[in-house]
Amino acid sequence: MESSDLRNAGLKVTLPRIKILEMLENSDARHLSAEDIYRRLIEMNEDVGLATVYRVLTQFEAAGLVRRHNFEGGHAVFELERGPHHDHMVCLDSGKVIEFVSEEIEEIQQRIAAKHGYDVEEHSLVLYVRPKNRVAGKVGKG
Amino acid sequence: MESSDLRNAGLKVTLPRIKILEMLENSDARHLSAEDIYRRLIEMNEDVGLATVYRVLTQFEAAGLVRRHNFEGGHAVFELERGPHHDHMVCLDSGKVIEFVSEEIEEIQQRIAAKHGYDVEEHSLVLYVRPKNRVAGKVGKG
DNA sequence: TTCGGTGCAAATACTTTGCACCAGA
DNA sequence: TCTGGTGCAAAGTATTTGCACCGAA
Repeated sequence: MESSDLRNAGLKVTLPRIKILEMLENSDARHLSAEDIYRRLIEMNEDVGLATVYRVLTQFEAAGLVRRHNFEGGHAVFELERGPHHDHMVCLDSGKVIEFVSEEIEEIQQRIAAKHGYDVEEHSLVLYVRPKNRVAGKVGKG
Repeated sequence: MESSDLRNAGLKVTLPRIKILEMLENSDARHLSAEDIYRRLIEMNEDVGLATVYRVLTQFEAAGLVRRHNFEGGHAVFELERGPHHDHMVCLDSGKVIEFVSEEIEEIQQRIAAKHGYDVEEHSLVLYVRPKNRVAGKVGKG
Protein backbone atom coordinates (compact mmCIF):
# COMPACT_ATOMS: atom_id res chain seq x y z
CA MET A 1 0.00 0.00 0.00
CA GLU A 2 1.01 3.63 0.47
CA SER A 3 3.86 2.99 2.89
CA SER A 4 6.03 2.15 -0.08
CA ASP A 5 5.30 5.55 -1.60
CA LEU A 6 6.65 7.17 1.53
CA ARG A 7 9.71 4.95 1.59
CA ASN A 8 10.43 5.66 -2.04
CA ALA A 9 10.25 9.35 -1.30
CA GLY A 10 12.88 8.91 1.40
CA LEU A 11 10.36 9.68 4.10
CA LYS A 12 9.99 7.77 7.31
CA VAL A 13 6.66 6.00 7.60
CA THR A 14 5.02 7.87 10.44
CA LEU A 15 1.48 8.10 11.68
CA PRO A 16 0.76 11.67 10.54
CA ARG A 17 2.07 10.92 7.04
CA ILE A 18 0.01 7.79 6.69
CA LYS A 19 -3.09 9.53 7.99
CA ILE A 20 -2.69 12.46 5.62
CA LEU A 21 -2.12 10.17 2.68
CA GLU A 22 -5.20 8.14 3.57
CA MET A 23 -7.24 11.29 3.95
CA LEU A 24 -6.27 12.40 0.44
CA GLU A 25 -7.04 8.96 -0.94
CA ASN A 26 -10.37 8.39 0.73
CA SER A 27 -11.83 11.85 0.94
CA ASP A 28 -14.87 12.50 -1.17
CA ALA A 29 -13.49 15.90 -2.19
CA ARG A 30 -10.28 15.29 -4.06
CA HIS A 31 -9.02 18.80 -3.39
CA LEU A 32 -8.31 19.66 0.23
CA SER A 33 -6.61 22.54 1.96
CA ALA A 34 -4.12 22.03 4.78
CA GLU A 35 -6.74 23.37 7.14
CA ASP A 36 -9.34 20.92 5.78
CA ILE A 37 -7.04 17.99 6.42
CA TYR A 38 -6.04 19.25 9.83
CA ARG A 39 -9.63 19.78 10.92
CA ARG A 40 -10.72 16.34 9.76
CA LEU A 41 -7.83 14.64 11.50
CA ILE A 42 -8.65 16.46 14.73
CA GLU A 43 -12.26 15.33 14.39
CA MET A 44 -10.98 11.79 14.04
CA ASN A 45 -9.08 12.31 17.29
CA GLU A 46 -5.74 12.13 15.52
CA ASP A 47 -3.34 14.29 17.48
CA VAL A 48 -1.56 16.23 14.73
CA GLY A 49 -0.45 19.83 14.46
CA LEU A 50 -1.35 22.13 11.62
CA ALA A 51 2.35 22.79 11.09
CA THR A 52 2.92 19.11 10.52
CA VAL A 53 0.15 18.98 7.95
CA TYR A 54 1.81 21.81 6.04
CA ARG A 55 5.24 20.22 6.38
CA VAL A 56 4.01 16.83 5.22
CA LEU A 57 2.07 18.26 2.29
CA THR A 58 5.12 20.23 1.17
CA GLN A 59 7.24 17.10 1.38
CA PHE A 60 4.63 15.13 -0.53
CA GLU A 61 4.60 17.78 -3.19
CA ALA A 62 8.38 17.68 -3.50
CA ALA A 63 8.17 13.89 -3.73
CA GLY A 64 5.57 14.12 -6.48
CA LEU A 65 2.91 12.43 -4.38
CA VAL A 66 0.56 15.38 -4.34
CA ARG A 67 -0.02 18.47 -6.41
CA ARG A 68 -0.62 21.94 -4.99
CA HIS A 69 -3.08 24.34 -6.61
CA ASN A 70 -3.55 28.01 -5.91
CA PHE A 71 -7.17 28.51 -6.83
CA GLU A 72 -8.75 31.82 -5.90
CA GLY A 73 -9.64 32.10 -2.25
CA GLY A 74 -6.37 32.65 -0.46
CA HIS A 75 -5.48 29.13 0.55
CA ALA A 76 -3.82 26.40 -1.48
CA VAL A 77 -5.52 23.05 -2.07
CA PHE A 78 -3.79 19.71 -2.48
CA GLU A 79 -4.77 16.67 -4.48
CA LEU A 80 -3.25 13.26 -4.79
CA GLU A 81 -1.13 12.89 -7.90
CA ARG A 82 -2.79 10.06 -9.74
CA GLY A 83 -2.61 9.30 -13.40
CA PRO A 84 -1.92 11.81 -16.13
CA HIS A 85 -2.07 15.56 -16.05
CA HIS A 86 -5.40 17.33 -15.94
CA ASP A 87 -6.74 20.82 -15.46
CA HIS A 88 -9.53 22.20 -13.30
CA MET A 89 -12.85 23.95 -13.41
CA VAL A 90 -14.05 25.60 -10.21
CA CYS A 91 -17.74 26.40 -9.84
CA LEU A 92 -18.13 29.90 -8.47
CA ASP A 93 -21.53 29.04 -7.02
CA SER A 94 -20.88 25.73 -5.30
CA GLY A 95 -17.10 25.69 -4.99
CA LYS A 96 -17.14 22.29 -6.67
CA VAL A 97 -13.95 21.32 -8.49
CA ILE A 98 -14.20 19.42 -11.77
CA GLU A 99 -11.20 17.89 -13.49
CA PHE A 100 -10.79 17.73 -17.22
CA VAL A 101 -8.18 16.78 -19.78
CA SER A 102 -7.58 18.45 -23.12
CA GLU A 103 -4.87 17.20 -25.41
CA GLU A 104 -5.69 20.03 -27.76
CA ILE A 105 -4.98 22.71 -25.19
CA GLU A 106 -1.76 20.99 -24.14
CA GLU A 107 -0.54 20.95 -27.71
CA ILE A 108 -1.46 24.55 -28.38
CA GLN A 109 0.39 25.60 -25.24
CA GLN A 110 3.54 23.84 -26.36
CA ARG A 111 3.26 25.44 -29.77
CA ILE A 112 2.78 28.92 -28.34
CA ALA A 113 5.70 28.58 -25.94
CA ALA A 114 7.91 27.20 -28.71
CA LYS A 115 7.02 30.15 -30.91
CA HIS A 116 8.52 32.39 -28.22
CA GLY A 117 11.56 30.17 -27.79
CA TYR A 118 10.47 28.46 -24.61
CA ASP A 119 9.62 25.02 -23.29
CA VAL A 120 6.62 24.60 -21.02
CA GLU A 121 7.90 23.32 -17.71
CA GLU A 122 4.62 23.54 -15.86
CA HIS A 123 1.30 25.18 -16.32
CA SER A 124 -1.82 26.17 -14.49
CA LEU A 125 -5.21 26.36 -16.15
CA VAL A 126 -8.29 27.01 -14.09
CA LEU A 127 -11.73 27.82 -15.44
CA TYR A 128 -14.00 29.68 -13.03
CA VAL A 129 -17.47 28.69 -14.10
CA ARG A 130 -21.14 28.98 -13.28
CA PRO A 131 -23.96 26.56 -14.08
CA LYS A 132 -25.43 27.32 -17.50
CA ASN A 133 -28.53 29.43 -17.28
CA ARG A 134 -30.87 27.44 -19.49
CA VAL A 135 -33.68 29.96 -19.25
CA ALA A 136 -31.73 32.40 -21.36
CA GLY A 137 -31.31 30.01 -24.27
CA LYS A 138 -33.46 29.57 -27.34
CA VAL A 139 -34.65 26.24 -26.02
CA GLY A 140 -36.04 28.01 -23.03
CA LYS A 141 -38.15 25.05 -21.99
CA GLY A 142 -36.72 24.27 -18.53
CA MET B 1 -6.42 61.40 -19.80
CA GLU B 2 -6.78 58.89 -16.99
CA SER B 3 -8.68 61.18 -14.61
CA SER B 4 -11.81 60.32 -16.55
CA ASP B 5 -11.24 56.63 -15.87
CA LEU B 6 -11.23 57.37 -12.17
CA ARG B 7 -14.33 59.51 -12.40
CA ASN B 8 -16.15 56.86 -14.37
CA ALA B 9 -15.29 54.37 -11.69
CA GLY B 10 -16.87 56.64 -9.10
CA LEU B 11 -13.50 57.35 -7.52
CA LYS B 12 -12.28 60.74 -6.47
CA VAL B 13 -9.30 61.91 -8.45
CA THR B 14 -6.59 61.92 -5.83
CA LEU B 15 -2.85 62.09 -6.01
CA PRO B 16 -2.13 58.49 -4.96
CA ARG B 17 -4.64 57.14 -7.48
CA ILE B 18 -3.21 59.19 -10.31
CA LYS B 19 0.33 58.22 -9.42
CA ILE B 20 -0.49 54.54 -9.26
CA LEU B 21 -2.32 54.66 -12.56
CA GLU B 22 0.62 56.43 -14.18
CA MET B 23 3.02 53.91 -12.74
CA LEU B 24 1.06 51.05 -14.28
CA GLU B 25 0.88 52.89 -17.60
CA ASN B 26 4.49 53.93 -17.87
CA SER B 27 6.33 51.13 -16.16
CA ASP B 28 8.53 48.99 -18.33
CA ALA B 29 7.30 45.86 -16.58
CA ARG B 30 3.59 45.62 -17.19
CA HIS B 31 3.07 43.38 -14.18
CA LEU B 32 3.76 44.94 -10.80
CA SER B 33 3.11 43.87 -7.24
CA ALA B 34 1.72 46.26 -4.64
CA GLU B 35 5.14 46.29 -3.05
CA ASP B 36 6.78 47.14 -6.39
CA ILE B 37 4.49 50.10 -6.89
CA TYR B 38 4.91 51.25 -3.30
CA ARG B 39 8.68 51.07 -3.45
CA ARG B 40 8.88 52.97 -6.71
CA LEU B 41 6.58 55.70 -5.47
CA ILE B 42 8.66 56.10 -2.34
CA GLU B 43 11.78 56.35 -4.49
CA MET B 44 10.05 59.12 -6.42
CA ASN B 45 9.44 60.87 -3.09
CA GLU B 46 5.71 60.34 -3.31
CA ASP B 47 4.42 60.06 0.21
CA VAL B 48 2.06 57.08 0.00
CA GLY B 49 1.37 54.20 2.32
CA LEU B 50 1.52 50.56 1.32
CA ALA B 51 -2.04 50.16 2.61
CA THR B 52 -3.22 52.82 0.20
CA VAL B 53 -1.53 51.06 -2.68
CA TYR B 54 -3.39 47.88 -1.80
CA ARG B 55 -6.67 49.74 -1.34
CA VAL B 56 -6.34 51.60 -4.61
CA LEU B 57 -5.38 48.50 -6.55
CA THR B 58 -8.36 46.63 -5.13
CA GLN B 59 -10.65 49.49 -6.12
CA PHE B 60 -9.10 49.59 -9.58
CA GLU B 61 -9.68 45.89 -9.94
CA ALA B 62 -13.31 46.25 -8.92
CA ALA B 63 -13.65 49.08 -11.43
CA GLY B 64 -12.15 46.95 -14.18
CA LEU B 65 -9.16 49.24 -14.59
CA VAL B 66 -6.59 46.65 -13.60
CA ARG B 67 -6.39 42.89 -13.46
CA ARG B 68 -4.92 40.92 -10.57
CA HIS B 69 -2.90 37.77 -11.16
CA ASN B 70 -1.78 35.21 -8.63
CA PHE B 71 1.31 33.81 -10.25
CA GLU B 72 3.46 31.55 -8.13
CA GLY B 73 5.57 33.35 -5.59
CA GLY B 74 3.22 34.41 -2.86
CA HIS B 75 2.38 37.94 -3.93
CA ALA B 76 -0.21 39.11 -6.46
CA VAL B 77 0.76 41.20 -9.48
CA PHE B 78 -1.38 43.81 -11.17
CA GLU B 79 -1.53 44.92 -14.77
CA LEU B 80 -3.46 47.62 -16.52
CA GLU B 81 -6.54 46.31 -18.27
CA ARG B 82 -5.95 47.27 -21.86
CA GLY B 83 -7.49 45.75 -24.91
CA PRO B 84 -8.76 42.22 -25.15
CA HIS B 85 -8.13 39.26 -22.92
CA HIS B 86 -4.77 37.54 -22.95
CA ASP B 87 -2.93 34.89 -20.99
CA HIS B 88 0.57 34.73 -19.57
CA MET B 89 3.82 32.87 -19.76
CA VAL B 90 6.24 33.30 -16.86
CA CYS B 91 9.90 32.45 -17.41
CA LEU B 92 11.14 30.42 -14.47
CA ASP B 93 14.72 31.56 -15.10
CA SER B 94 14.32 35.30 -15.56
CA GLY B 95 10.91 35.94 -14.06
CA LYS B 96 9.96 37.66 -17.30
CA VAL B 97 6.24 37.75 -18.11
CA ILE B 98 5.12 37.31 -21.71
CA GLU B 99 1.56 37.86 -22.83
CA PHE B 100 -0.15 35.84 -25.51
CA VAL B 101 -3.57 35.40 -27.04
CA SER B 102 -5.07 32.19 -28.28
CA GLU B 103 -8.54 32.16 -29.76
CA GLU B 104 -8.26 28.42 -30.09
CA ILE B 105 -7.74 27.86 -26.39
CA GLU B 106 -10.57 30.24 -25.51
CA GLU B 107 -12.94 28.31 -27.74
CA ILE B 108 -11.90 24.93 -26.43
CA GLN B 109 -12.40 26.15 -22.88
CA GLN B 110 -15.94 27.26 -23.65
CA ARG B 111 -16.65 23.97 -25.29
CA ILE B 112 -15.33 21.93 -22.37
CA ALA B 113 -17.24 23.98 -19.81
CA ALA B 114 -20.42 23.71 -21.87
CA LYS B 115 -20.00 19.96 -22.07
CA HIS B 116 -20.20 19.92 -18.27
CA GLY B 117 -23.15 22.29 -18.19
CA TYR B 118 -21.24 25.42 -17.25
CA ASP B 119 -20.40 28.83 -18.60
CA VAL B 120 -16.86 30.15 -18.23
CA GLU B 121 -17.06 33.27 -16.11
CA GLU B 122 -13.35 33.80 -15.76
CA HIS B 123 -10.21 31.82 -16.28
CA SER B 124 -6.57 31.76 -15.46
CA LEU B 125 -3.95 30.23 -17.71
CA VAL B 126 -0.29 30.57 -16.88
CA LEU B 127 2.54 28.71 -18.58
CA TYR B 128 5.68 28.37 -16.51
CA VAL B 129 8.45 28.13 -19.08
CA ARG B 130 12.19 27.96 -19.57
CA PRO B 131 14.25 29.07 -22.57
CA LYS B 132 14.52 26.27 -25.12
CA ASN B 133 17.72 24.31 -24.70
CA ARG B 134 18.93 24.11 -28.31
CA VAL B 135 21.94 21.97 -27.48
CA ALA B 136 19.74 19.00 -26.67
CA GLY B 137 18.12 18.85 -30.09
CA LYS B 138 19.09 16.75 -33.08
CA VAL B 139 20.29 19.87 -34.81
CA GLY B 140 22.83 20.22 -32.08
CA LYS B 141 24.71 22.89 -33.96
CA GLY B 142 24.57 25.71 -31.40
C1' DT C 1 20.30 4.25 20.16
C1' DT C 2 19.98 7.73 16.74
C1' DC C 3 18.32 11.06 13.93
C1' DG C 4 14.44 12.37 11.52
C1' DG C 5 9.68 13.73 12.73
C1' DT C 6 6.39 16.13 15.57
C1' DG C 7 3.54 19.54 18.38
C1' DC C 8 3.47 23.90 20.02
C1' DA C 9 4.26 28.66 19.85
C1' DA C 10 6.47 32.23 17.73
C1' DA C 11 7.79 34.17 13.43
C1' DT C 12 6.98 35.47 8.62
C1' DA C 13 4.87 37.27 4.35
C1' DC C 14 1.26 39.39 2.25
C1' DT C 15 -2.84 41.94 2.70
C1' DT C 16 -6.71 44.25 5.20
C1' DT C 17 -8.71 47.20 8.71
C1' DG C 18 -9.38 50.92 12.52
C1' DC C 19 -8.80 55.48 13.34
C1' DA C 20 -7.78 60.28 13.37
C1' DC C 21 -6.47 63.58 10.11
C1' DC C 22 -6.38 65.50 5.26
C1' DA C 23 -7.98 66.91 0.79
C1' DG C 24 -10.97 66.91 -3.40
C1' DA C 25 -15.73 68.27 -5.09
C1' DT D 1 -17.89 72.51 4.12
C1' DC D 2 -18.32 67.61 4.06
C1' DT D 3 -17.49 63.14 2.91
C1' DG D 4 -14.44 60.15 0.95
C1' DG D 5 -9.40 59.24 0.94
C1' DT D 6 -5.05 58.61 3.30
C1' DG D 7 -1.02 57.23 6.37
C1' DC D 8 0.16 54.73 10.13
C1' DA D 9 -0.05 51.00 13.14
C1' DA D 10 -2.37 47.07 14.44
C1' DA D 11 -4.90 43.07 13.04
C1' DG D 12 -5.70 39.14 9.92
C1' DT D 13 -4.86 35.01 7.27
C1' DA D 14 -2.06 31.47 5.29
C1' DT D 15 2.13 29.34 5.92
C1' DT D 16 6.90 28.50 7.85
C1' DT D 17 10.36 27.93 11.41
C1' DG D 18 12.74 27.15 16.17
C1' DC D 19 13.03 24.07 19.66
C1' DA D 20 12.66 20.43 22.92
C1' DC D 21 10.67 16.01 23.01
C1' DC D 22 9.19 11.63 20.71
C1' DG D 23 9.25 7.55 18.00
C1' DA D 24 10.56 4.74 13.64
C1' DA D 25 14.58 2.22 11.87
